[in-house]
Amino acid sequence: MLDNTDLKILKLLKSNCKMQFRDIGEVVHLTGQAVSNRISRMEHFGVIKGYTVLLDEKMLNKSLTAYITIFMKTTNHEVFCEFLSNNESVLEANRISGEGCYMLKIQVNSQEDLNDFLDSVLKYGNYRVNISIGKIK
Amino acid sequence: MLDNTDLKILKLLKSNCKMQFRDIGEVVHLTGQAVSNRISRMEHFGVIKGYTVLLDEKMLNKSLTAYITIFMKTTNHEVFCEFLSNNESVLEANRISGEGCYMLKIQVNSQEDLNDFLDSVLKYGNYRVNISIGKIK
DNA sequence: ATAAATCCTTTCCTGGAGAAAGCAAAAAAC
DNA sequence: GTTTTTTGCTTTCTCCAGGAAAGGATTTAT
Repeated sequence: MLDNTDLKILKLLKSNCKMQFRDIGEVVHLTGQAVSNRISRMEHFGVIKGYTVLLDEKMLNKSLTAYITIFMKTTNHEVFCEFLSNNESVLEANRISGEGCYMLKIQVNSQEDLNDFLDSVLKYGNYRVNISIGKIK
Repeated sequence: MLDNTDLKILKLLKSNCKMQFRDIGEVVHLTGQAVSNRISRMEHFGVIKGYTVLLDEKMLNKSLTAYITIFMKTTNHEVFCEFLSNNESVLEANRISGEGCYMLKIQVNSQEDLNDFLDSVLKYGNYRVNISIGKIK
């Protein structure tokens, strides 16, 4: 399904998806056309889900990153999942095994916004907060 | 520094950074040129850090996602941070307040790879593992 | 051995993006 | 209050990246 060349292409796209097909082709020893074909195929197949931009969140004042472990109080997971999906502060949300039910990654502007967020979480469950004090990666 | 139009543009780019400037312009009521200028400015300023691709990790057999909290045993954080930076399985790594010292997000192919990873972590510290059993977001 | 499918290259053409010039409005200087 | 400068937009023009189509090589099926 995906050969080594495809994986190389994906790696290049991950580092810069605006890279020109011809330049990608030079790396993987193909013409731009062949690269284009492979990429379309991967888009169509669903391996490539989309193209996005990496932002410096600090400059956007989204300075507060936190990981939040949720311990559900209610059994109404559907409503909670909907809440997560619709909430702009939630960057990631995974159901987890181990301690807790969900692990969230959120990003907000201020301590106050964090408080507000946690308040709104409270009706679904309890939480453990780990605030990021430095991004390594 | 960034006005409302810039933020709208960023939002559009986040949903699809290959969107054509003219189409973006239609949304924010500008010509493609003006949009292009604004984007160049934001790239130059550093708000836009890069362009990347969203992949379906499941199709790449990177099926196992986990959040790992690290409790350092040693005080040699530098070496550990270097380890994190160089390790391909580590998607995110943040120093945290609260319980633990670091929060990692990793992605591997198998339970075995997870074991290997945890083994290599052990020389730096102890860990708590939360394996993702479902991605909500 | 022939037919079909796959994946590549080559060629051609369209249209997006960048550069340059010109314009208008706001900000700064006097 | 008028002039000058700056800023950010539009318009115009040009070039090249990307998509489409056609043709060829290699592999798979019959």
